[in-house]
Amino acid sequence: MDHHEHSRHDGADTDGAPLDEAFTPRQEEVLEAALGLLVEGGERAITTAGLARAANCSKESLYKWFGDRDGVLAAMIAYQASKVRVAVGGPAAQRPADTYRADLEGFGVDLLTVLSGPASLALNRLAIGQASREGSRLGDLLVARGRRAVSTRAKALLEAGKRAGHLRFEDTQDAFETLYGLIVRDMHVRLMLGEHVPATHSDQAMANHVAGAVDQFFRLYGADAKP
Amino acid sequence: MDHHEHSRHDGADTDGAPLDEAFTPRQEEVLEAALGLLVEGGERAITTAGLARAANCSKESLYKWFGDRDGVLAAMIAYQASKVRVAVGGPAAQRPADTYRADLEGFGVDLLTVLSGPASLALNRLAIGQASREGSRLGDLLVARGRRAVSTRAKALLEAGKRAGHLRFEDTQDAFETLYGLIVRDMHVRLMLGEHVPATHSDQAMANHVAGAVDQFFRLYGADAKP
DNA sequence: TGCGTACCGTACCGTTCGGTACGGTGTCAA
DNA sequence: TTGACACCGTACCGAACGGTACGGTACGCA
Repeated sequence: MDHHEHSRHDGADTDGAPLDEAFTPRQEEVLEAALGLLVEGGERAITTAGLARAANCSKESLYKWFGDRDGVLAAMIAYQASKVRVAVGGPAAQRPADTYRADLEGFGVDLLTVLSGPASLALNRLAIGQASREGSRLGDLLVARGRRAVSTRAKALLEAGKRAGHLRFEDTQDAFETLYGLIVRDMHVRLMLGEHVPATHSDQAMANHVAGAVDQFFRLYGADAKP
Repeated sequence: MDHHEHSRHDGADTDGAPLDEAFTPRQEEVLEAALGLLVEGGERAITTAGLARAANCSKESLYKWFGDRDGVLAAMIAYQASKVRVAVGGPAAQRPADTYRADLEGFGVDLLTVLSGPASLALNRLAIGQASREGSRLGDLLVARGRRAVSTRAKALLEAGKRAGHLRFEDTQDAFETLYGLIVRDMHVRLMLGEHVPATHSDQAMANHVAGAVDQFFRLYGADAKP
């Protein structure tokens, strides 16, 4: 069925991904077109005929490659997640306090940038819209593929800061979720609802907000914080 | 099916709601049935024929009352929001520190309870799924109807705490959003994606989490916090 | 008694969409 | 040249859905 012979495996994928069905270049083109349709018109814009027309392929090929329409949606999420295979943190070397703070702020800006991106918003809207349907694992797929990446990167960053003496905490997961809450607040939901969120519009506003959030985070988890 | 008594215009609605189309008891029954369909099967379960069958009404009446299918969806959000017309905070009397802290925790528990409720999740999923369609104001409707209530209640609570000397902050909106982030984190999104979130399952777990979040909030905005 | 109103249940129509089938084209290998 | 293969474009089908129309029924009112 899936002959992944000429899939040039970019990036070191050594952490044993669960179901890594590599897509052929042609399939990636089709999925890219599907992403475009989704971003522009939402889930209802992803019709088999419309996608075939937009991608210059036949409906027969769609069903051969992805099984059915739900397979196309799942493949879109898997494909998009494979694109965001970010470098999972640096070597976590010892860094002075101010540069480590900049690292945290960089993570926060990256996080907000990803979350407010049109593709991410469209995929999240898709998965949430499908979450009610029983037997739909798009939500799990999205959280497994997308969130895991940012989570591992952030937790590595936090533990590096702990080892370097910049931070003090017991539960890494708890510290990460607090940082997430301080940075994102309810912006993600409001963005998905279509609202304008000023703090995500300009890089300047985003940097200002993240700086404040990281400041609060240090007051809660800094090495010189109260127990 | 529970037809709670037709309480038209309960609560003092003095803040000039934009479009407050009161529904007749029969219409509320239909909207209640629509809510049930939505919670169980998502947006696709709301078909005109299916709703008419579930509510024992005719399609003709649906179109007479709500205009078209989108009108039904909008009416569902307006109706649900009208049900959650919570008492907008107490008299904000001077309260000692420990009881004020309990007030904040009560707000947090209420917030998490509402957000994790099946009806709220279904409505939010609906609004988010429709947010991509141009000219759909369901998201605005939801945020205007639902979020405004919790926001005003929380901000009144925060300013009361400030006047009582328990809190110190400049920007009320900013303080509220920080509190929201500390309490909710990314649970709302994860719940909407269909994930299991332990902190929302038992009242005990919820209370524990909220207590920790309020603790963090006091360390950031308490009267004895650093500048 | 008759009439208007509001409503229910059903039948109907046009459209859209998921999914399948078929003919035609380019390519590679023997 | 011949065949196998992968693919495109189009046509087609059945089902589901939004929306409309019509007949029938209960109730209030003059």
